[in-house]
Amino acid sequence: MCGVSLIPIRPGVEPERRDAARNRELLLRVARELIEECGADGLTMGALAQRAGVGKGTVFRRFGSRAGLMMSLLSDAEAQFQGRFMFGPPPLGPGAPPLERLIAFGEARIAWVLEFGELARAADVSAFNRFDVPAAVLWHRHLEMLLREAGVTADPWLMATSLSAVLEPERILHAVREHNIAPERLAASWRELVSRVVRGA
Amino acid sequence: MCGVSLIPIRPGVEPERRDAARNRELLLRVARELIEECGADGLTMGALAQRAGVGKGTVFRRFGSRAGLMMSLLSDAEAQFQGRFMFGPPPLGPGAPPLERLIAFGEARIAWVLEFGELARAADVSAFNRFDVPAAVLWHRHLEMLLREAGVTADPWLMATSLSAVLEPERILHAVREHNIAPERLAASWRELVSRVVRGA
DNA sequence: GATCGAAACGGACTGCGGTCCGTTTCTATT
DNA sequence: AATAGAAACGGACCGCAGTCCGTTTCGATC
Repeated sequence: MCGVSLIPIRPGVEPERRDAARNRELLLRVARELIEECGADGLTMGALAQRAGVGKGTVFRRFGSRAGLMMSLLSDAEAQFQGRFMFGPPPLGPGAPPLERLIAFGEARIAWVLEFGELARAADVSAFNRFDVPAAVLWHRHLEMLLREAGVTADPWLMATSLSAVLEPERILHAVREHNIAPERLAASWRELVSRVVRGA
Repeated sequence: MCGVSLIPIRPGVEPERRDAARNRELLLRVARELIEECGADGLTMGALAQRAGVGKGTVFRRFGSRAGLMMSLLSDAEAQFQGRFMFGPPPLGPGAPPLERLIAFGEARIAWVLEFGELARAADVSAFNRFDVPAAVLWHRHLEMLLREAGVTADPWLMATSLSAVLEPERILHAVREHNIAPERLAASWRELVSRVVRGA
């Protein structure tokens, strides 16, 4: 009567019809299978729909686009990464000096890209707004905050943008795969870079 | 008889049949018109073929792909830019101290992106090998050389990679268009960044 | 359990980049 | 001028991402 549901709904979480929820799980499961078999680049939305036994429209209604599907597949890995640098143990998490946290962030991100980068690339493709997805905004803010804490006063926002650019999956994967750059070498270069940026402050 | 042509052919320049050359010019002209009208993103290969009165196959044989077409359209602007930083007057060209040349390079590139960036983005899209196109390789080498000259001994190759990442059209355009960052602010941040990288050496 | 509006469904359809291959056009040679 | 073979041509064709809309399913209400 008063219009308040007995079961409180968490704000921002729209209830999903049961069949919709079932299909979401099904599609994510099948998508993972398909990627296992053909790689992220080999996954097509049509094949996913067919293999899952649903229509293509269903796939697109759930995830909006191919990139959206890839993001959904990544969300676990992403949430975990976010948890580590926001709440985890130092030096990645809070508690260590900012320069050390910056270094740890880059190192962790490089390792993350090597593990999930193919998916991340597939999620990025195109999209002029790929820098405005929540995860990217979060990393950017994190870097900006650390730079400020480290005493970098010269436009920390843009400096964080530049550092983000350095950690893009596309470039990292290219360096590793096409130029045989060892991950440790990437990490060393990142350490060098942020050290100089911060020390110059 | 001896198999040597009377008219010497410059090495690396394959002779092009007259009709092919005519079509190349025609297509480039029509492509520029179309971009004028619809923007680079609005240009489709089919529309280009139709408007030029040739088959789609012809367009693709000439340019290989949409990205290839965009690169051809850019080649003038690119060649001019290359000429400036390789042979032009200092501080962009040779003759100035390396740090000043690095700064000038970034500033010039930012200005270039603001002018030709939309085209450059269209030429970049997709392509895992976009970092290996001749122009990108050249910029990378140039940056690496300047870093070495400036006394940066810590992995100049990767450092040049990082600096290249900072100057990518996609990010620069995004900052300017979506976040209203003034070009001078971008330039100032670049100056700050390379100064710190070099001074830390 | 019957009803009804909202939401999800499915798959034909569109538009695009890119390929293929039979046909036409060029040019070097005689 | 005739010829031959190489190169360019054209447009039907393919696979894919993404859309549209008539049909089906869900679940809240009575």
